[in-house]
Amino acid sequence: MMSLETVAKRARVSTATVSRVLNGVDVVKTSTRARVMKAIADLKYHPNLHARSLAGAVNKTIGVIVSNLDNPFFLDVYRAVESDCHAEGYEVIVANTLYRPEQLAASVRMMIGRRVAGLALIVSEMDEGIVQELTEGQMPVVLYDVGAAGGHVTKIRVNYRRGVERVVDYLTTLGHTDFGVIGHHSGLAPISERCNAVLESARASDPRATVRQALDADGLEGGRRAAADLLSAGTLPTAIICVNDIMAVGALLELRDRGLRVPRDISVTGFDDIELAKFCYPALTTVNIPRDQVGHTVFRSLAVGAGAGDALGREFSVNPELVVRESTGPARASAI
Amino acid sequence: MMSLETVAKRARVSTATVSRVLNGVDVVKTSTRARVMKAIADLKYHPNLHARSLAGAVNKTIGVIVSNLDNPFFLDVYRAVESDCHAEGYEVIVANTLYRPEQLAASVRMMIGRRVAGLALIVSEMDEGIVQELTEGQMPVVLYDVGAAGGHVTKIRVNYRRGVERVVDYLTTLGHTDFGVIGHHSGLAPISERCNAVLESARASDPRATVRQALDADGLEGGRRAAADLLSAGTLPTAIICVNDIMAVGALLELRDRGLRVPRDISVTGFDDIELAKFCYPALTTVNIPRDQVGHTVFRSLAVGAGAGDALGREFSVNPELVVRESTGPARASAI
DNA sequence: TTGAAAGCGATACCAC
DNA sequence: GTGGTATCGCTTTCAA
Repeated sequence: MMSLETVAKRARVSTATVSRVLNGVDVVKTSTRARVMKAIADLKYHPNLHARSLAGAVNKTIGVIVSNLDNPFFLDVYRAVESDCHAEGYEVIVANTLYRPEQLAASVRMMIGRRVAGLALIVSEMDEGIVQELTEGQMPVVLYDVGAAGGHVTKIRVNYRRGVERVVDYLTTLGHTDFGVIGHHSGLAPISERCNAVLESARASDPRATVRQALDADGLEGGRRAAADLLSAGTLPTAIICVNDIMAVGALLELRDRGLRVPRDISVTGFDDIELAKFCYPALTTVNIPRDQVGHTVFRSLAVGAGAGDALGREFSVNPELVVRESTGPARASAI
Repeated sequence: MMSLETVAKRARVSTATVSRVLNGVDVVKTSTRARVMKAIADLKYHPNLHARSLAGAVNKTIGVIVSNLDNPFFLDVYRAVESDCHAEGYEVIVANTLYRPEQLAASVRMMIGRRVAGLALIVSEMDEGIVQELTEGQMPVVLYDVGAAGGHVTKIRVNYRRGVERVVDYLTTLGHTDFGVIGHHSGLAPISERCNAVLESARASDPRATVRQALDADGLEGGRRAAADLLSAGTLPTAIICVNDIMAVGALLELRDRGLRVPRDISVTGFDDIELAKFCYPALTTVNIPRDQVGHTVFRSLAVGAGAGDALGREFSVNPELVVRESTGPARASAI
């Protein structure tokens, strides 16, 4: 492989000068610079970034770890970060854990090993040990829905409970009292928080409210199976509240297959407001978490150089909002 | 920051020994190894990966550049690669270009700078100059639908034409002769190949066949607008062939909004067979490109160490297959 | 304006 | 088995 020295020789200058040209240090005489640039072009030389960061250049890459790029929620957050970063000359390196704690650990190790300028953990399978290690460390970190802010760690917390309350209140207004909840296992804090919130909100507005739960794998098929579960029980809920949109769409499919009409026979809600929610049939009533806001906060916390970095160490609260579409309607006596 | 030396001191050994422990070179006495491991744990030491690859350790990371992670096609390919890689201890670093040639160039530079073990370009905005530079270089490369195989470059080519022929043949069988094609601009070779193939196939089966084209941005909204375009013309096509599923779903939405029923009033087909195609309404008749096959080929070409690498330098042809679902039916006289 | 040389943090070869 | 050390490719003083 080629190195600075190869270029230096060809341009008849020292490696120091080539480095200066490469980094835009503008003390270099124009003619020299030209010679160097020509050499670089002729050789198709590409600086070794490993050597560069080893030598102590400011690291302009930030790491983002998400649970699952398939899930548009994570993808959208990632894209917001990426877009901000690229605008300021930062690189992003992303890892997805597929909800597996060991993969989370491996990804964190990799990010630390790569000495990223900052690391954002937007995952649901959060591990206490990792959070602690990160907190005790030095690296700027953004934690999503876990840990505590302060020093070099920013915390972004989403007020799920409020989001769920909005859904339940809205459904209650429509006369619903028999709810089904579709969630997924994996002892993810945010998810079970959503489930519990349904129970409590429902009971708060009507003590006789009924809440049944079905858990399955995350994803379309999981939603489908969970809906099937709910339907196989004796009486039907009048509204099904899903912990995320993907599962909700799965539920929608299952209901359609069984000849139930949404929202006439039964109402369905999602959570997250992914793009699909707008376009599925019927369009999904759901809760929006402003993902670009999350992404921007990540950037502002981690890109300490880029006039940003003011957000580091603070805590941000994100408030979900109800988005009413076509999958919800007035309650009617349970079918069947 | 901490280094090998810090660990070495604490464990009262040389850096060489620490390195041995780290890399599982098993000549180290058990007791020594234990001491070193304890020091590593105590210090929460993480090796600097930049230093490591600079020092010449085998690089176990491969780069994947895709056009758009939003597009499930690219995402699926990426995931297949990622899964294979992780299984063999490789890392993947992904970049997406958002179809922007300059971003492609930047991403390639970054990958080369990072000295990845191999690089896969699965993009539609392919740039001749980049392909050439890569071909002239040394790095193992996989090119998708462009360039030529040989030496250190693997080529994966998709037989789009055949895919399109299958669609057109099928529709012709159903009696369709008036086609609308929805595509997107960006002078992407594979895309225009699909458009042209429609024209030719259609004319081949019936010289009087009619083909109208509408181009818009890639994505749901683009598909929607393109469909609107097609509808605003005088006579309606009896079948709309879309260059990808996302645009097809957009078209479906527009048609529904306009009160047209699919497939009764008009048939619609997609291309790619993303998951959404299965679950949208009506489920989309489309063409499947075996994405995991693409991903596996990438891995087998690039992970030269892992018993793989046998695929490097070869050319692979991928044959799309027709997947008939509910969005297509017999032709009927144009509505309106 | 330019060059020489000291690191940065690992690996790996060569001795002991 | 273990330690010393040249080396990887670059950035960055310090002098010239």
